[in-house]
Amino acid sequence: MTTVVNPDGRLERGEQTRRLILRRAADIASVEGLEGLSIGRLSTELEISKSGVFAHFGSKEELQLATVRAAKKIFIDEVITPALQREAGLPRLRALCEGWLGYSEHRTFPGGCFFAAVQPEFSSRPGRVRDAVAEAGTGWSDLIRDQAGKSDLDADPAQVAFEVIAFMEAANVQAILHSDPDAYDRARAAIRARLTPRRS
Amino acid sequence: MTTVVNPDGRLERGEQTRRLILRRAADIASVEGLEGLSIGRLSTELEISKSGVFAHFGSKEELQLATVRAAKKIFIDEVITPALQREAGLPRLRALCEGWLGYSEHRTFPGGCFFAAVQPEFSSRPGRVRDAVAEAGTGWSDLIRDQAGKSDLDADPAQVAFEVIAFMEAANVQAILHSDPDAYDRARAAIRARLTPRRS
DNA sequence: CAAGTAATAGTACGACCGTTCGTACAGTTA
DNA sequence: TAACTGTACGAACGGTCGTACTATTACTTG
Repeated sequence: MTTVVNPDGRLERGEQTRRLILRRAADIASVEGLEGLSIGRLSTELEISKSGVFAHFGSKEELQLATVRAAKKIFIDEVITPALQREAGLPRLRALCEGWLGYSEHRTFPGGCFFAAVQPEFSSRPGRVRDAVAEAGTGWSDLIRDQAGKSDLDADPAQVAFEVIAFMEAANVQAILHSDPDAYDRARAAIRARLTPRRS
Repeated sequence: MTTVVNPDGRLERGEQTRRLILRRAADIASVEGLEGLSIGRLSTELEISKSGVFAHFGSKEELQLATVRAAKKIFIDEVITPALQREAGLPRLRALCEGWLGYSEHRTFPGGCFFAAVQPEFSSRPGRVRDAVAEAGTGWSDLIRDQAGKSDLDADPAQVAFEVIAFMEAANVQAILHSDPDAYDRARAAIRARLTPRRS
């Protein structure tokens, strides 16, 4: 069984290339989708033999699942963890939204948000990959909803979550498809208005 | 040169199967994407030879472009044309939104909105197909914006268009990916609030 | 240094991809 | 009847896909 780290704390060789593969896989999938992601292309770009890449995962589906997990980890590190520094409620909610917009805007993944690219692709396609993608979306949505619930907003938290997530995803696709960075400004304006506390 | 219709007004044989192919192609693409759409699958499902299907278009890219045009036509017939019956401004704008939600909700295309499925797929992928998809999106967005401009709303029409489109697309993906029809209710509530005229 | 194991490379496979070609047949026009 | 056009067919091409094996290298450990 692989133990990921050596006694001295260094990453094992296999784990290192595995991460290399998954980082690239997430980048490719954000552009071409998880189906468009191919083992052959991955091996060519990384200059690793096709069988070498394949051996790490054993099947395409496992590669896709591992890619989703890797992307989720990157998303958490870049968007969620920093926002957790802020106090719960409105400040954290605003930080989550701004973090997300930054994450999309400066292209952590070359195709914009990994999940925005992959959710529509698998929305009508049963299977484990779809379930993993959907679950990631639920987690994000729940986090937003919970913070909305701790804010002083005169609206159903689930409704608030639906709306701000809608703004963010719309900005992502608009900015990329139409090369229109102004979409982020529109999203920011919409979110600011939506996250203004009730006038007391 | 093909003339599409016979002297007596009937469709030519080729045009008839061409339409059959494109209708099915749009259905498939709404689920699998325009890249996932394959000539082989199309020919199997329609029980037409692969070369027979291919001959109608000459290339995969042309098939994709024709599919986008066909989907656009269906979209116009189902969403836009009915709304044009209503007077310009807020009534037409509301009718467009409600028409769109119905079109997504009762699955005119099995994968939900054709364009919502296909826009993310091509957003980071240059080429003629991407341009056609983007142009369709622009047309829809412009239509919404123009009607918002003719309404008595205290906001930039482009901003209103951004927001209501965001709600609709979010409802579409949420409803399908999470099998959650309540998403349409959230979108309706959000749109209703957004399209309430300024209190004078 | 030797043994053993983990990681990568090499090779081959069957399936499907988009595409090309030659052909068959129906319907129209001359 | 003869020529031509539109339409669809079947077979085959080179290429890529995911996957299955075996061989070879690199590293760890005794």
